[in-house]
Amino acid sequence: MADSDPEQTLERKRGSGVKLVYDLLRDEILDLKLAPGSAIDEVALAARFGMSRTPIREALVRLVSEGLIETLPNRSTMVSNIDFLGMHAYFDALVLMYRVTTRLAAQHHRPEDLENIRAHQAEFSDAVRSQDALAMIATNAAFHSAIAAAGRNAYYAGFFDRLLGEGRRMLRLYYQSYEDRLPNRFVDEHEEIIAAIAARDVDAADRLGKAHGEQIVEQIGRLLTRHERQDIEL
Amino acid sequence: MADSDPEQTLERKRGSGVKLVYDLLRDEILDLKLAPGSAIDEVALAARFGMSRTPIREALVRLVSEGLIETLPNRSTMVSNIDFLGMHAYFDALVLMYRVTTRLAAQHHRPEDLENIRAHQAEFSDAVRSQDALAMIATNAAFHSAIAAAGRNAYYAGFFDRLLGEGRRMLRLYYQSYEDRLPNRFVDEHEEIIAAIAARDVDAADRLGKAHGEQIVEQIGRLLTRHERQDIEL
DNA sequence: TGTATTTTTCTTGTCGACAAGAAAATCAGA
DNA sequence: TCTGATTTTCTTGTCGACAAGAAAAATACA
Repeated sequence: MADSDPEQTLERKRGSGVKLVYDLLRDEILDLKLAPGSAIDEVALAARFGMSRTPIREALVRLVSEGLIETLPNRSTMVSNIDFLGMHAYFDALVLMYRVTTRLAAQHHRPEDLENIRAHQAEFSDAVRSQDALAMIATNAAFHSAIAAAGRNAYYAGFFDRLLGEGRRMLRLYYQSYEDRLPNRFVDEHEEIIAAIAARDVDAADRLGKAHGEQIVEQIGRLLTRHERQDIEL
Repeated sequence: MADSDPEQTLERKRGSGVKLVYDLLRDEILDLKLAPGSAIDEVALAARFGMSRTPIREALVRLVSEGLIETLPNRSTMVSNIDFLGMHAYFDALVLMYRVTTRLAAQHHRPEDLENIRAHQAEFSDAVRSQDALAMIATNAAFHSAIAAAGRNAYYAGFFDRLLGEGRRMLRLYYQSYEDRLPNRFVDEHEEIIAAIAARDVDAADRLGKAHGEQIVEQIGRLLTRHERQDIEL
């Protein structure tokens, strides 16, 4: 299936291969195009991208260090499974980072940050309108990432990006289960958050960030309990 | 200098090379044995460890993804500089994580966690007694990492470990400047934290974690302002 | 037929070599 | 002597090939 699609027969610039593979694999993993647990074959990837195994391997090492794929020594490498048991911990961290980054954005944002945030919100809104689930998820993450960037704390921003990435897989699961129908509510909540940031209202930003996070948590939580009833018994 | 010291002439198990190089380089960077900004030569490392450049390269990729080294494309790779300008953001994140992890440990710790934490505290205390600055720094980080582990939130724990790692370099700078004299106070504060965790006193844990963090921040802050007066003018 | 053992196959980990890109060194011209 | 172009050198990025480890397949034996 992959050999019929040589990703890029064009000449690539020296050093660009790793980034290309990394970005693409990362997106495919986060969009659930590569299912959790599915095997990753280095030689197949090398053939698909028309390059040797060395740059492929470096991209895989990066993905491993981000926890997106796992390797059994001397054996297989596969897409990491979503950690359902650690989900509670994940939501805790996510909500806290929603709060912290939104707060900081209200404090430290500059005019150009607001433009950037609004641009991402526009993209998100477009994605919602056109019912493009994958775009919705990606642009939503980008929106919140832009807020974190406006908060001017690289440590929080990096951590938050990581959480958002992991969350993209869960959100994908969520939307899939609802046949890609959309919660329009998110768009409105985003607007409120932007308003609070623009007004430099730290308390409102904190409160809205918390509410937004908890709302998502609650929705995904509903999905999971439903799934657990159907699939597994704990 | 390096070629006189072939790190390991023994046979290594297949797959162990990367971890060996990674662990050693990481420690050398965090202990400031490799100065920030100093160049890293792949072939020299390959010679030093008696292996080819491939596993060296994978270790370097991991270190890059952790932000400990940086690479200029097609040119040099070097140890990352300590981000003094972003220090304020760092301290914010560190104090918050001190609070959160200590809180969670008070809530969720199990008996074996306490044993583990106390063991690390004993090591830290030994290091303080024997005036071993490097050991103090490493065992201090391990102590707090153990607390985070007891909090049962892998996301916080991972983030915190990363912050503690970055902090090891600053602490090293700090102790160096005081000729490795020690703040005995840390030992006592650690004991208080342990007591609060053992008593499952969440509020006390939060407060002590915050105070402990801010105390360290203040000390390092003093060091930096002193340095800034001496070295650079901003 | 079922189980233990050997053989094969397949994937990963490592290696040595080569090519490209950039800096340093050399050289030419004024 | 200084400046600009050219050559050399040095480091990194990529490649193809080989070896080791483990699973799967095949074989032998009861």
